[in-house]
Amino acid sequence: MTDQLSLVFQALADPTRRAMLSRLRSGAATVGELAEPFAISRPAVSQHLKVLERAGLIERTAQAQWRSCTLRTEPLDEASEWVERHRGEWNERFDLLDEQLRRLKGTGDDRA
Amino acid sequence: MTDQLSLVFQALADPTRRAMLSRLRSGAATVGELAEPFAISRPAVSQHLKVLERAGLIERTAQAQWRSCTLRTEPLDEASEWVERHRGEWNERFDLLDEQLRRLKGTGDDRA
DNA sequence: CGGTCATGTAAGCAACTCCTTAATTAAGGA
DNA sequence: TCCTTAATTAAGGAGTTGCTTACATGACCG
Repeated sequence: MTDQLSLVFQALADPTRRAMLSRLRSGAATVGELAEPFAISRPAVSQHLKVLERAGLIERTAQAQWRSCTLRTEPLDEASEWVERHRGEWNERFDLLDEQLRRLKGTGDDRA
Repeated sequence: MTDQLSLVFQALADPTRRAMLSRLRSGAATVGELAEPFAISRPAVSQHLKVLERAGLIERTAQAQWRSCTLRTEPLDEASEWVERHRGEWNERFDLLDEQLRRLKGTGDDRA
């Protein structure tokens, strides 16, 4: 599970972490602010943040004794691409076109 | 981690399982067919399929001694919704509108 | 300097993941 | 009936996750 996409999906697989990301959509927050809604210890929060950071979904900047966390949405692009490519009729058609384009270009990439 | 969305993201967090779902896009397959590209034992494959089934991403139907697996994309809709809501400028604006609509309706749901 | 606030690290634990090999179930064919 | 094929269940092991409490670090403040 070293690839980035797996790290992102795994980070999203926990409701606490998803709630933290949702909170961060309304702006940067300190660890304490992120911890506040949850009945878990601070170290547990630190560990969740480590998972999010490893997935590239947050960035932490230290200022004095406060660590500010900000959302990074770029990793979600790859996740979105995967999900969209695998659902629904519309995307199947889109993907067939995509495959044909790739075949024209001669790349054998099958994008699992 | 009992909620459906977490089960889906967790199912997607493994490259082998994602590859299996990709394979299923081109039609139903037996367990043996799904196992073929991977250097893992059959029981390991069965266990991956159990995870996918628990997340609602595949359906298994027995015919004779062959179990046919088919893709179910519905669970990906919820996953897609979450990811899209959390990425990019476009979606932020869309979501602000969404929030205002909800506020008008008087529901307090914050959709973590 | 000493205290306190915000956070991180260390260590430990129960539960889960992902894999294995061995045994089991169940269908079909000689 | 016996053998093969397809798949699952059972049992176990190494590694990971998600939490805990206890301790450490590091900045500001009297």
